[in-house]
Amino acid sequence: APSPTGFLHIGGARTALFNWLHARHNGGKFLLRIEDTDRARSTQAAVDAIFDGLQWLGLDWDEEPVMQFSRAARHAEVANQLLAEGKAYHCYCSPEELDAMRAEQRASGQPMRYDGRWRDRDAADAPAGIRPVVRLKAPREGQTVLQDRVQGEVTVANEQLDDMVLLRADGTPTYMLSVVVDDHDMAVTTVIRGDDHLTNTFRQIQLYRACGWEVPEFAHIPLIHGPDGAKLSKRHGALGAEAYRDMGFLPEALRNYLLRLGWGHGDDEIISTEQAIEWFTLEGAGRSPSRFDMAKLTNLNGHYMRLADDARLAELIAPRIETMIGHALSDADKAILRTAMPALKERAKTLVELAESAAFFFKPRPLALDDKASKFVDGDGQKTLGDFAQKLAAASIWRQDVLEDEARHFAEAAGLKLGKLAQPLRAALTGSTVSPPIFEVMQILGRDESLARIQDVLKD
RNA sequence: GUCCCCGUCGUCUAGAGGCCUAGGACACCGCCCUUUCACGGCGGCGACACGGGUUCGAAUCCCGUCGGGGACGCCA
Repeated sequence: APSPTGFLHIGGARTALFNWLHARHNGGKFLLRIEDTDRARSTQAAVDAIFDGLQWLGLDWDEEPVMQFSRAARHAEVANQLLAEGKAYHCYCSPEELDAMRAEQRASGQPMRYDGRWRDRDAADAPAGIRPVVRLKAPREGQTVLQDRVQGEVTVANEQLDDMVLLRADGTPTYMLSVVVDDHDMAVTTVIRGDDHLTNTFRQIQLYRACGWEVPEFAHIPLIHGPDGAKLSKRHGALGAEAYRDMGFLPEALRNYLLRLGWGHGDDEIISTEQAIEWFTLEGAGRSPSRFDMAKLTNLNGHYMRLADDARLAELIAPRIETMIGHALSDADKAILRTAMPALKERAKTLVELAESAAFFFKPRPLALDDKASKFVDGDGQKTLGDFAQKLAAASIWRQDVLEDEARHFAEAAGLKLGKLAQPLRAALTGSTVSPPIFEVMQILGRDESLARIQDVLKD
């Protein structure tokens, strides 16, 4: 039940994942509801971002998503019923009056709560021309107990809970009313949500009781914090799911990472989604907040990239390469990309790195060499390269194993370690000192292109 | 301020009274493999917040302290 006041942030994504896993594990349904009762802040763009994010993560929902505001009339109906039964009442306090009350409470060290000043007043006292809100007449004595699936038994004294607003002065329902009515009407059995809702839950339980409805099971999972232990900010990871996609993460990697953040199954780290569905229970969830660690996500992503299908990876990075080189890749280019992928993907941890490491295949000659690479084609390297180029030109078969043999014999005859030849070659052919095995690169590049790239660095 | 929750290596966690001289993973540091970089292998560094209890025995149970977080809206 995300609210469309922003993108699907990482905490919301994890909450969705846990709900999804719980539903799939138990053969239940994963219901999606968009909590758009805050008309001023809800946007269609945010709704779309939520759908996109969930889809990208592979979290498919059952049944049509419910747009909460569309059910406002039903919510009001429940509030009016409560009013008729004397379980709710009109409160005529102005926002200013409430502000003053809270300021006073804060100043005198009192708990900040609505004091119930309209709870038992006669309707005849109602000031003219003021539209009242509707408040729940919550029990003032005793306590409310929650059996939380993650937090265990949590008890709060009812005197700690004030009479919450159900209907605003304009007649629209508040979140507190809407969630309870919708969860009941949608026959929700389990609510898994962030820990920040824990105190809301006690008020919601009071509302369930007032309505005479069965209370669903609740599981409040701890929040995700930034690396510094403080609340997740934009600087850290409070980004939308699409931001992680843009940073080059694979959905399966993010899923695995998010699952392990605050949930464990023994020492298992790499957990496939199928495995996760089989293993997931709420008992595995921790109770303390966890910090977002980009390094671990990145490591996991590297793992999943190595496992990923070559054609899929090629598809994913093609657009990135195209923006890098400024033109579209031809079908032949894409074939090269797929062929090189097994060697490429082992060396990158994100799609961004993967695209960067693959771009040299498609860059126009003469290749720009980076600083380190330039040093390898100077002096001795230049000479070695020139001599080897002659042998290469005469090579009868252009295949990586043959080329490697050629190179080894050449180096041996010249009394050089293979690296003395391989690094200048790498520099000339890739423009970098880091690349996939160089003879494989030569085979993929082909004879003409390889020789031409070598000539390019010999000219000066 | 009031209420609630939490507290094992830097991080994510395993641990449900003896299996713990606390295990795994990421990160970091060495070494090996090696045409570079990765991958992989081997090794290292590194934690039960603190103080009291309970018990033959506590990371595990209880209390307190400290620390962190959350909530206290006519936001969700």
